[in-house]
Amino acid sequence: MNVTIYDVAREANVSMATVSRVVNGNPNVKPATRKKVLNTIERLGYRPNAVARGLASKKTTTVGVIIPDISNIFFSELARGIDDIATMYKYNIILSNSDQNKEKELRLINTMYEKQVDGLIYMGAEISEEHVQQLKTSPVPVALAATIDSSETIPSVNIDYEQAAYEATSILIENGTKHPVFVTEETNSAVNERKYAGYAKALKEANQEINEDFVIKAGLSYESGVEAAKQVMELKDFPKAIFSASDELALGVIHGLQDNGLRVPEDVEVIGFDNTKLSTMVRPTLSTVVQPMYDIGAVAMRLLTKFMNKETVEEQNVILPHQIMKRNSTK
Amino acid sequence: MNVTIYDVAREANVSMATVSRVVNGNPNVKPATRKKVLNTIERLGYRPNAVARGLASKKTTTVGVIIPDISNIFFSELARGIDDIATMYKYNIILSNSDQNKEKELRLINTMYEKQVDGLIYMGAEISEEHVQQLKTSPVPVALAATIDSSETIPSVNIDYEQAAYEATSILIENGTKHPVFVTEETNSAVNERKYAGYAKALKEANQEINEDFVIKAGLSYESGVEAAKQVMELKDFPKAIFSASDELALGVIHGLQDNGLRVPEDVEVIGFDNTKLSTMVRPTLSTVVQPMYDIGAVAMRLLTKFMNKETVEEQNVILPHQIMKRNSTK
DNA sequence: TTGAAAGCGCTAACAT
DNA sequence: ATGTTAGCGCTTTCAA
Repeated sequence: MNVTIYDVAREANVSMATVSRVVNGNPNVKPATRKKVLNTIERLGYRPNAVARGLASKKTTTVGVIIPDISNIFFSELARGIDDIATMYKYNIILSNSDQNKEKELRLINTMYEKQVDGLIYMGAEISEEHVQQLKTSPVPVALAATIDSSETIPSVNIDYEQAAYEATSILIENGTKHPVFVTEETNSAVNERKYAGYAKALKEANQEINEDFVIKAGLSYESGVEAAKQVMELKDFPKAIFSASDELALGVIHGLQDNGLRVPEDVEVIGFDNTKLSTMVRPTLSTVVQPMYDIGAVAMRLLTKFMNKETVEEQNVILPHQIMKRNSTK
Repeated sequence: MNVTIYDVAREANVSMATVSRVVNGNPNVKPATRKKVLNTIERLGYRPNAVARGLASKKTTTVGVIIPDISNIFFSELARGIDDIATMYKYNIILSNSDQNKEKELRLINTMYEKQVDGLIYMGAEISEEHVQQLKTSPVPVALAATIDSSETIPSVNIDYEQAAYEATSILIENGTKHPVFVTEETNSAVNERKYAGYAKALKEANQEINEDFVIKAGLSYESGVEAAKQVMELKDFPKAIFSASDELALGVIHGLQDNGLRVPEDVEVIGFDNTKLSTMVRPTLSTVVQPMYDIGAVAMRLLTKFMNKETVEEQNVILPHQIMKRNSTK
């Protein structure tokens, strides 16, 4: 049997309430009593039971985090931002991988509710009607991180993907390629749509009619980037510039190109998206769109704390600034 | 107010005990009753409260995971293995970053106990006496993943670091470098000691007296690898082969070398450690020691489930096989 | 097969 | 400043 608050109360000759007050830092305790209680807590090795506290107080100081894949460098960076701010506000995180599998996502959300998390941070590609439904009827606050719900009805933190993609594509065009290739993830997400929209916008502005052959759907991984490079090379009259929807894909593209004797950026320019650690860990270093993953996670968590504290929030859909980082994969 | 088991019982005209039985899949319920209960659960939208269940049953189906840094590609891979097996056994994970900060680690362990986790997976570099003490007096089972406690008193999952380092170094020696350089992380961990021991063993076997100038202490990051490369180049009469204690460091070393006009592996051979995703995402691809991070996490979690189920475990300190993957950074 | 009832360890009024 | 007490929502004997 473990030491309970009741044991401490008995040993210290006070009531449970007083022990509770001491443990929770309630100022309404005479210093002498506090000391006495603290001593017997120490002596008995008492450790508060957070589960019992959670049941009684209806607060678990725990937030759920649903993430596509923690082993993905993009998401793990987000997770770090989330956990750091959570820690700062005395919350712990229950982390679960969804693999962007709809059933699993829905199940996970429900599990989080069962576990009585005080709030939920959700990351995922496709936000279906069912997702929105389950998230909107949540018993606790929810915030989306680096994921867009087109209904704009759930609080979220993102960057302006369209504008970012537009800028990245424009740079390529300014550098002399009329119609760059766009290598994108095949996932059917709102984020991807916006990146595409930005790409298309840049082309339109340059009076280029969009050629869908130049839009290459790839997987999420480095390997699919390598594959994509091959496809690009088979394009007749293929362009000398490629905009990739992620850094990992961009690296695959670059290496696929290099492995076939092409030089980057001399023969082909490549620009990525995200600015993961990877982008400086390769040669040539990768020019890319800076998406502040850590900050997105941190801000999403901060936003969530505001909701959990019932503070008023001015803007539910936060857009963080992005920028373009020119390194050596572009001229 | 939320729907409770009591509400369901009342609406279904059964006792709470029966509802509980249905929810928990207890077979001692007449099919008709079960159906009736299931219907009203559906109708009322009842969702079991895991916190109340945890208090009553003394099981939370949650395990704590203390990890140095989830944004590190090595640890995030471990975490993925942990979560996958946890999910398989119906556990959730409370994940916390320790930054290998001793105070934080100790505090985190305590927090996990307070949260009444059913078990704990711990990762960290230095396992001090205090760590061992706190972990050994744990109210729940503990397993170490990719971390060594020299007292060998806590269950753990690792590879044979010494043997692995020995093999890696030997390859370099066989390739013609009498006394390779060892670039290691300065962290004072048992794992590092064993890598060093393996390196030293290989040298000794080649009748090389160890030259401590050739053992370079670096940080954990890619950047410190780049720095290390500079130091290596300043070594008079510097060797043509480098064994690096991690892949990330190895990449830094390679690029540091390349940025100074040296070719890998023609001028200098480099072998890494871990076989993170990074190792195939660079050119030249990295030769390295394969450490099965995902499996270490998965096996550690599996081991933990055995302890949590009070199954007997034959071997508490699991050593997983490693291998050497020769790619293009060595000859 | 089902129900009654006693906790699990704590918080939060409410009293004093 | 401190104590009393009624829950929080569920599981788990023990009986029937």
